[in-house]
Amino acid sequence: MFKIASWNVNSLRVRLPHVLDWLNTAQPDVLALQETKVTDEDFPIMDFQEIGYHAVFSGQKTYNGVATISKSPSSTVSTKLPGLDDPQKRVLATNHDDILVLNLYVPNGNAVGTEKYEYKLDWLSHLIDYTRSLVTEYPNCILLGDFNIAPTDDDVHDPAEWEGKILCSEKERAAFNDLILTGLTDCFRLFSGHTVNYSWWDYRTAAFRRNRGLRIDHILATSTLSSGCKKCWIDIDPRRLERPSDHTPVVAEFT
DNA sequence: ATGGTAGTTCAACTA
Repeated sequence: MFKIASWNVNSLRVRLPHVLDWLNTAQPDVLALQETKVTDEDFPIMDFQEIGYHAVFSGQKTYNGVATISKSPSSTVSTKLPGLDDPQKRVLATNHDDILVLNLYVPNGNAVGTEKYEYKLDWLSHLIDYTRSLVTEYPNCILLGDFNIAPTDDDVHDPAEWEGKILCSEKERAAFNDLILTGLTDCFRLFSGHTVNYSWWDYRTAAFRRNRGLRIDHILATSTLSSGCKKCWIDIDPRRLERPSDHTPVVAEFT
């Protein structure tokens, strides 16, 4: 059994106690973190080592930053998208036995039509090209992270309110679909009857209390892996804690 | 149509 999870923690410094508690309880083999907002020299390696986990990371000050925590030591394959010269730390590819794990913090995009939106679409285009080569080289691939895209209206609390807006626009959804078409499966949608359907609730407007959420954090796997996916769910518990991240973990188990 | 909260950093940016 291989258990993997993704969690945008919105500052690892602030959320470290939540993350350590969650690791101790959930005991995943791999946890992909996004928005660590910590430089590599300041990364709290020891806190993870003390509870039996290794860590690799690609971080920066103030914004972005990704880290992949794992029970077995892993090696970094890449920290960038080929062909994209980008100072923003949003990508971390690592090897875990025979599985290539690509931890992603996709740009938010701010609003449709803005410069940040164009950056997001360009970033996604480079991700799709990179994924096409990865799935060729590695039969067992898992892409996971904060994709900042709700793939369909089923992933949105109020589709009418969000229609055409950032995280839900046609071009973002088309890019997500193109990514899937490289040979990936959205593991969450292998199963029906989920009790928790969203992975992110805006801090503003009391969105969590009213369950006004979106499913924008995903675990995507190549067919050799997804055919052995036994469970995939969103763990709402960390979102209920004091001073939570605005995201909560998405988890998958494979045979 | 605007602003609401949170994190980093200390005025303003990102989300």
